[in-house]
Order: sequence, then C-alpha cells, then structure tokens
Amino acid sequence: MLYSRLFGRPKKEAKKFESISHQLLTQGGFIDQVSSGIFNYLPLGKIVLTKIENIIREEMNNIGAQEVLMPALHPSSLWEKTDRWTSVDVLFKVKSQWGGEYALAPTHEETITPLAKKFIKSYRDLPLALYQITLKYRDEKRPKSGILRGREFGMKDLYSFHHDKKDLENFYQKVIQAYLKIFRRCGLTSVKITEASGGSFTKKFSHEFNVITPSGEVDLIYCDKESCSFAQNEEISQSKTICPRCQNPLKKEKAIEIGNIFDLGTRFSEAFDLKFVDQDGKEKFPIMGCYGIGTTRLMGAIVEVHHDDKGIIWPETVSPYRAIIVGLDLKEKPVRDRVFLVYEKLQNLGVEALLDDREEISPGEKFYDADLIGVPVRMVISQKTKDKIEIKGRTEEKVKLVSLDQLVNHFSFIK
RNA sequence: CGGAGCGUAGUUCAGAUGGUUUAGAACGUGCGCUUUGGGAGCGCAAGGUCGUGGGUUCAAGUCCCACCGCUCCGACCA
Repeated sequence: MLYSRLFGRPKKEAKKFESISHQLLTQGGFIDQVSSGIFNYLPLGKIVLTKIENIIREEMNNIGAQEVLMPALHPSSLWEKTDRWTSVDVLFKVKSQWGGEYALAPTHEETITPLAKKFIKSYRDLPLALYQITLKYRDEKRPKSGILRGREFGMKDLYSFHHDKKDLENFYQKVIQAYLKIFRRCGLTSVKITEASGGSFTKKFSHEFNVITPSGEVDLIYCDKESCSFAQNEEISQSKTICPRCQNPLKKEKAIEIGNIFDLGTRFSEAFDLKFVDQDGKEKFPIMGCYGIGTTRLMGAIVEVHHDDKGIIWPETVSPYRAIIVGLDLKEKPVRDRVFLVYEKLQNLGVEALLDDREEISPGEKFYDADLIGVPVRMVISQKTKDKIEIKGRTEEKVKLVSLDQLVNHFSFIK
C-alpha cells in the first residue's frame, strides 16, 4: 500500500481522550467516532480487525465449530418467547413502519436456538457447534473508552448443543484452550480465567477471560504462581488475600474482560422447545453452551497492552502491515527506483508492506507517523543508505544495515 | 439512571461585567517556492448557522430557559 493513497492517515493532532487505545487508534487513523460508542473503522483499523477475526476463525474451525451468519434484526416475538424483551435493559428496539417491532441483536440465543431446532432431530445430530462474527447492539447507558465499550461492537459468538452435561463440559474445556490460544496469538499473554458470577438466568458455571492492564475496568484478584491459576472477580472474591488453592498471597490488578463463556443449560432449548431423541428413545432438551469474544474490544485491549509514548506497537500477527518502508530523498530518481524495487520485492514475497512514498514530508514527520501506526518493522531507504537498507524493529533503538538479498532471506525465512 | 465538566475554524483555545461593527490566534489543511535522517522556513489561500430552539434587550458568541451532543466519575453490564 502506498502511503500517499492511504485513506485515513495519522494526524499530527487529534482530539484528546482519556483512554489510550481510543486516543492512539483515533490519532493513528484506525477508527473514527460517529457518535458516543459508535465507530467507523478506517482501512488500517479494518485490516487489524480482519486479522483478529481470522485468527479466531482458524481456532474455532480447529475445534469443529462451523461458521454461520445470523441477522441483527430479530422479531420481537423471539425475545418475548424467552422473556427477554422487557428484562434485558440494554436491548435496542426498532419499529417497522409497516408494523411490528424488532430487537437489534445484543446476542443470538434467540435465533440460533430456533435455527438449530430445524435440523437437530436425533442424538446423531449432536454435538453441534455454530459460530459467527457480527456486530452486536447494546443500548449502554454509558459507552466509554472508545472501542472498549460501545453501543455497537464486533463479537464472535459461538453456541454449542450437547446430548448431556458431560459432553458439554468436554467441549467447554476445548473452548477454553482455544480461547487461550487465540489471545496468545493476538499478543495477549497475561490472560486470566475467572470463575464469574454467571448470568442472572443461570446457576450453571461461567468463566471470564481477562487481560491484566492498568486501564482495565474490572478488579481482578489472582494468584500469580505458575502452577496455580486461581483468579476471581473482586465482586465475588469477598476480599480474599490468600490463595485458597496454594496459600500464596493474592494479587489485585485491573483487567479488561475480552471473552466469556456460559453453560446455558436447557434454558433456551426449553424456551423454543428444541428436543432430540436420545439413544434410549426418549425426547430430551439439548444442553447448550455459549461463548463470546469481543473482537473490537480485543483490538482496543491489544493497544492498551502494547504501546509506548510514541504510539502503538502491534504484535506481528495483527499488525495492519508487516513492514513500513520509509522512503527519503525520493526526488532523486535512483533512490526512488530503489525504494520501489524493494517494495515490489516484498510484495512478491507476500510480505504486506506500507510504503511511505510522500515526497514533500520531512524525515522526522515520517518517523513519527511510522511509530504511531506501530507496524513491527521499519525500513529506511535514502541517499545515505546507498545500496543497503536500514532496518529496525518498532521497539528497538538501533538500526541495522542490510543488503537486499539479506532482507529477502530474512522475510523468506520467517515466512 | 445519579453526579460533574464542556460545546466558538480540522485541533487547542481567546473573546465572557451585553456594544471596535467585518468573531480572532496558534497549530493543522490546500497551493507555490525553498527544504530533506526525528514533527523545517517563507508567502498566499480556504476554512464559522459561535451545538439547536426559544426568551430578555435598541443590541446576544456573551444574560435567562429548554433541548441536543460529547467527555469523565458512579451505578448498571443479559
């Protein structure tokens, strides 16, 4: 991508926001606020989001889940059936001009269950796991911190159906492992799993995935001993100070919730009269599980964790580009030709690169922008670098001079 | 939903006890020239329903009322 053609570039000055991710993503040209809690995703932001989504897709497919797409517009009757039309106070409701009321879906139990009912007849149809990645709508009283808490936000939601509780628990554990892998692949290593209080409608189990970061909004109590994984939300921890599992002193930190999983029991299968005939010939309600990851929130959380005073530091896996080429002295034709040669070489290798081809911009300004955008590798080509290419990691201080061959080898190797 | 703050140019803000009449500055933006290794310089230019509506007044960006919007704290978060 040529920088000069990029829509939504970094801004030297931008509106100031309290939340770091809100500030950096806005200034860096990743997102643009439409209204409180509602955002446009610009090309840079959309690429990052897509990369996050694709990591999630891979891991969901790995555990045998199949991707579907369900509507955002839900007839009110579905929500009346589960008694949530009036009890969910964040529900957006819209009226059709021809009559009829609809919910803008904040979650999809109300459509996945009737959908599954059309196909699940026998125990042979189970287990079943379906997921989707869509925008969700919640009429939050107070949206905050940019994309960390919006009224419209991206979410991956997975629903599973099982013939018995044991089968659900089995799958539930697989999802936990898949989630940890997803977060690790997105560059988030300090993710704690907490036993949460669960939904108001279920006495079953429920777990939350929290990233430790000072800008988090929930207080987390956890044990940082390697062998112990104890963690709880402060609201349900009753101010414990010693780990109940290993007697280690507990730590307390702020965290952002980026995922949660629930055992739904038969609440929804009963509400929609979804039954299957089991091996014993009897009709039963499938046990359901639901599993969410906030994709847009995850993007914000990554920035909260990975940044410095110069800008964002994207993990390679979700960075909009793998490298940025800063071309200097571009009015000198030999330099310009060389810059484009390197750019094309990388393109041919399948290395997505952003080429700062702006002629009138001073070197300093280009360096500031490159740091702000936060791609992992920066290359500089100028009169000064002659037949070499200057290369530097986003968090490194020192630059290295390499030849084009070395560069090609480098990227071929790690590819 | 309770509380606080703020709405004047893209951004940050000045103008605030009503009255220099044509609402300013800096930065940013566009164009031209000059410049090119950590946000360069000069020149020119564009850019505003002063959040919206009502009221008071000879006169409102400025005072009063209502509404809307944004940010932050709290509660809430199926």
